[in-house]
Order: sequence, then structure tokens, then C-alpha cells
Amino acid sequence: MYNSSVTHQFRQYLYPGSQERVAPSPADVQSRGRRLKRLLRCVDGEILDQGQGEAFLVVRNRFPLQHAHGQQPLGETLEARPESLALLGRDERLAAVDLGQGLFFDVETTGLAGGTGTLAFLVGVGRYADGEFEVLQFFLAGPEHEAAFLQALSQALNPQPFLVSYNGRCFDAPLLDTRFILQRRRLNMSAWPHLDLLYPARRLYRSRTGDCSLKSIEAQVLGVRRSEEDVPGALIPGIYFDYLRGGPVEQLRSVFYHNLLDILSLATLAGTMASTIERRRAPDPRDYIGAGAMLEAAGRAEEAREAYERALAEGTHEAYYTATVRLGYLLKRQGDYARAKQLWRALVEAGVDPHAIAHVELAKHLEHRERDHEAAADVVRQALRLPGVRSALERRALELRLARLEDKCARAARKSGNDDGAHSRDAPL
DNA sequence: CCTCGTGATAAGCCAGACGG
DNA sequence: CCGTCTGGCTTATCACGAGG
Repeated sequence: MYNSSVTHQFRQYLYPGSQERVAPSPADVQSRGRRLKRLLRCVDGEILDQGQGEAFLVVRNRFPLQHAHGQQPLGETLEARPESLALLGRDERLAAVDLGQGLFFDVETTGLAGGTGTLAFLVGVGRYADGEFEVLQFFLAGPEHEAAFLQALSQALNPQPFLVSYNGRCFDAPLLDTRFILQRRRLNMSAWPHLDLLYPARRLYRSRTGDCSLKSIEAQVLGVRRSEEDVPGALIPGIYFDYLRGGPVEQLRSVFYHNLLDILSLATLAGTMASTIERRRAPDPRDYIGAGAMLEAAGRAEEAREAYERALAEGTHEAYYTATVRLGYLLKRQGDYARAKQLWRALVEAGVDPHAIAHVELAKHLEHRERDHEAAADVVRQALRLPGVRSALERRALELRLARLEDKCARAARKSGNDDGAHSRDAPL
């Protein structure tokens, strides 16, 4: 029976077969050295360091700024403005840095459990330096070498405490923090300025990508296609345990590749997001809707309007509705009632209003701004005739609104009837 | 002057998503 | 299994205008 628990995996490593040994034998270590040599040969990039007693590995890969990852060259990321980073990361500290100083990082581990039982065995860190993009990968040769491994890693992290990651705020940073604590060291990555791209990815892309795993975003937003060399994240812990138990090192090549591509994706994704926020470019016009929402939330109403208008100008039909609704609400809040009315009217006339939002807003406008209760009631009646799939709740709200409006109309009619005394509503026909 | 319904905005709570 | 954030949903609060 295959048991995937971390404890079980470590036990297999520490006590292979029998219960005798609590640490790898010298023979194991020797063969570990040989296997590390083999690993060196099958991994891409130049070897910078192997540590004392083959404790770890540092591999470097460099990419020119023209290098295209998906649709976008790596260098384009450098155009991102600091204000955009602050908005994406919801952290004002990021307004003082730019992506050229960012440290793009991703950690491969022995599992998902956040506690002390999970080991970080491969850490990739990318940065822009000297007119290129450089990725260093730190590989832990065995659990007993963690102290040396972390020591080497901390040197690479040292000068640039501005992080870019994917879900790293919850996973990678706290995990490394615990690993350092367990080695009687302090890193406190969790406190560093940190642009975690997961959250803005959800706001910008979720409506069209479904889920927001880095894998999906890569494919649907960046247009990256991973070669068959790549390995699904869920298999990574097992591959490392296999290696620790003396299995073939070649499988680790796919893990290095996976980690490297994650880093490249972080870099291009950060740039792509910034360009959408800045309304320079978007892989899909629908992305401007999310950008508008983020700008709106940040109090940048004018820029939000631009973003929505951009979506409307370039968008397809399905994009049209949400963009119009959001823009309509924004215009109303800004006091541009005339323009808002136009938008509601356009949706009503197009018959595109699955939740009757435009109908209700138009009715509110007619009732409260223009005091035209008859016209308002007409719009609500029209909404009730909409064939769309409306919930009973929405239907009930519409009926209540209509009843109230009809009541108002009736009162007004009675009043005017009393005033001029000519004709009475109550008169039999 | 008071009351009531409505609309706009703020505040609190919880499920779900994501990383290997 | 863990840790953090978000959106959707509910509830509270306030201002306003109409009507009694």
C-alpha cells in the first residue's frame, strides 16, 4: 500500500527496510555524492556552488530581456509603474519600488502541510540584473544539510527584501520562516514587502479563466505552453522522496524545469497585470473590467472609467454587460446621471439584462430624479416580462417596486383629478 | 413634527481558493 | 493539513422626501 503521508515518507528515508539506522550510512552519503554529480549533468544552467560535502546545489540560468515567455518578452515587465504594484499588492510600500528590484521566488516542498513537517528542498529566485533576467535555484541534497542550504539561500535573499510570488504570502514565505526558525535562524520573510500575484489574478481573470491556479493563468492569460518535460505539482514531493531513497535523479530535472518556469511566469505575469492596470495592453478586453474594479476600489475613479470604457470599446457581447453595469454604477456615484441613464437605457433596449439591474436602475432614475412614475412603472413591467432566468427573490422585488409605483401613480391621478375636477380615475368606464 | 419606506454606505461573517 | 485574502451575503446606520 502506498502511503503518501510526510511522516511515512521520512520514515522510509530514515529507516529503509529495517528500523536500525536513524541517519544515512556513509555509503548512502557517498552514493548521494555520485548521484548529485549525475544531477548536475542533467539539469540546465551553470553550477555556481555545491556547498561543503555536497550539501546543496546552486544553479544559475540567465535570459535576455527579449526572451519571450508566452506572448510577452521578459523585459516588458520593467515598464510597470510602482503605483500599479501598490494597487496590485494592496500595499502602499510597493509604491516605493519597481519590478526591476523585485525578487521573484517559488519554493518546491515535500508537501502542502504548512507545519514543521514540510521541507523546502528547491528554492528558485529570479531577479533583473545587468540587462538580463537571472534565476538562481537552490537545491537541498538531503535533510541533514538544511542548515548549510538555508545559509546559502539567505545570502541570495539578503540585499532585496521585495518579494514577488504566487500564493507565497500564505505558503512559501511562512514555510521558509519556519525552516529558518527550526535551524535557529531568523528570516521573517512574512514581514517583507510582498507582491502576491494570486489575489490580483483572481480579480483580473477569474471571470474568464474559471480557476486561478498559476497553471491556468499561464495558459489562458500568458499563452505559455509547458513542454511535456513539466511535472504536475502534486507529484513533486514524491519525486524528492524517491531521490532521497536512492531512486533515479533524472526525475528531478522536471522539478527544476517546473520551478524555473514558475519563476519566468511570475515575471511576465506581474508585467502583464501592470500593463492592464495602466490600460496599456490586456490579453483579453474583459481583463479591463477587473482592472476598473481595482482602480475603483483604490479611489481612482477617473482611471476606472477609462478601463471600463476600454472594455466596452474592445469587448465582445458577454463583456459588454458587466462593463456597462459597473460603469453605470460608477457614473451614478460620480453624479453623471445623464450618462448613466444612457447606459441603462441601452441595456434595456438591447434586452440584455439577466438580473434586471439596468431595468431597476433606470426605474430608480425615472422615479427619483425625473419624478416620472408612469415611465418608471413601465420599465418595471417590462422587466417582469423579461424571459431571463430570474430568481423568485428578484421577481418579488420587482413586483413590490411595481406595486409601490402604481400606488404613486394612482395617488397622483386622484390628486390631479380633485384639482381640476374634470375626470375621476374611479369613474366607471 | 413624526413616521415610514427607500437608497447609499459601512461593517461583520463565512465559505472557498491556492500553494507542494 | 495550514495560513491569508476575497467576494458575497447579511445587518446596521444615516439621510432624505413624502405623507399624515
